Amino acid sequence: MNSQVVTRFAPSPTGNLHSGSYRTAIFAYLYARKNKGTFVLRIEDTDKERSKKEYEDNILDSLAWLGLDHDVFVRQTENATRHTEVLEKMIADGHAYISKEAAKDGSGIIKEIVRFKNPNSDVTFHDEIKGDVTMNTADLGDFVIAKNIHEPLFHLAVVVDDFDEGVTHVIRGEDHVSNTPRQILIQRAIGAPTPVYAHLPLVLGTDKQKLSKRKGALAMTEYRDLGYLPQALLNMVTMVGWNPGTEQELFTKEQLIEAFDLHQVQKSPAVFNPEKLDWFNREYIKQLSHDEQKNYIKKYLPETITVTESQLDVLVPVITERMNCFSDIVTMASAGELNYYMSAPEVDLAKLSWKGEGNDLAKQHITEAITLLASLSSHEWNAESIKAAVWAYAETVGRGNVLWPIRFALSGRDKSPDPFTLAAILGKEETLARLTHVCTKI
RNA sequence: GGCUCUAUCGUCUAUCGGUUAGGACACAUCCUUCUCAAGGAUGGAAGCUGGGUUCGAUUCCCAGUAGAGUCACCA
Repeated sequence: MNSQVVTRFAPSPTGNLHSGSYRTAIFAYLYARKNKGTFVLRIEDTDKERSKKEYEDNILDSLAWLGLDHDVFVRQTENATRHTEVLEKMIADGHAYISKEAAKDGSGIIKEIVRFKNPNSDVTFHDEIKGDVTMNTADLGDFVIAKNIHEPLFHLAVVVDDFDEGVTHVIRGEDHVSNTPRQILIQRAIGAPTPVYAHLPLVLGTDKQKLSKRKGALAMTEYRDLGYLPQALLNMVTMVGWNPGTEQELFTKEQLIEAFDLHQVQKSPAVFNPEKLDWFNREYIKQLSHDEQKNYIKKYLPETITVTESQLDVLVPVITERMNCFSDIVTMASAGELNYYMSAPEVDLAKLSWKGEGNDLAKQHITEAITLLASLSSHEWNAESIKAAVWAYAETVGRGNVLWPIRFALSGRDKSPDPFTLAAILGKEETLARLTHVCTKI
């Protein structure tokens, strides 16, 4: 009786996909893949007022970008005929009835809503994560299952669709626990089997509240636009509320599928830590090839920053090493941290010498460096040989005494990459020009 | 408020009753070619409280407290 596993991710297209719903999708996905089962993506669009195509597109785009491929795609409204059929059968069987009531919007219109005939019993179900949960359904009353015979509501539609799609495992957020008993009641009424339930603890924001758009939860597409890598998001979000029981932190999607186990899912809600995401992202940026990093950088580099291809090649590791996500380039650029690669900086002569040694000495060191560097031919102008050229001198008179003035003369900044890298990016001519210019100003 | 669930470093977590309570992020200090970054090393940092059960509880049970979720003609 070990039938094929079918899981589903059933978002309503009433908002963008954020990390909370994304985590639900991941777990349902991983469980299906791990068990060689089927992963159904079902868009729950029965609420015509709130459902929007743009949100459905956002969910689809996000899932595709993040690599969660589905085997079956369905929109809930496509099953309307079947829902009506079930509703009619339930009424005929005495499990539901039509009730003429005034609309709740105060318009005074009398509507024919469908109510479920509640047997008012205790319902106990087993949850793979929470264990056994028992709830009394009496206080639910005869709850509404359809706005009218043609417009089913959530509880009815979910039960019918899960049944029809052969869903064996319902893996969803903890906010659905209290919905489960009434859905089980409907299952019993229509003769549908009860699937295995697994209710995931919620993902909370830094304020320890449930993630929501209002509280600043970012959509997955926003993370994408900020220059986060999908593999970082997958890894990070999976580790919120789940762990493999080992000390491994970095997982590919395949490793996640292999290692995933519903029983290692945490019971308590977890706070989403953006700093850890940054760490994951940095790890995955490091794993990118030079060309991949370069392409990302090109995408985010403001047009005001103009550098040649070969300059960019040297710049790629310098920049990637200093960022959490690729949009940090924009921040760096607007902070002026990229300007000195393109044009000579204003150099504050008061800060030119190392540890207040004085500009006379600084000038002496720079002059010596100019002589040493001038002897390098253009084709051996790279960070290694530049370093080799000045190193011996710097060793004899003090590294900082020589290196700081050179770096400062080239960048005009307290903080920057090392002088050798800087000189390599700037080229021989520009480097010597900047050094000479500073000397003349002293 | 009713109902349901939860409770280990600031955060994510490990621990199948006996551990110097481990790891990761973040943080601090030091080292590594001047600054920054990266890298390395070291360090500080936790069992909510009170009762039980037990030779022994972070671990099992109960209560309290705290937090979360949910109480729609939304999903």
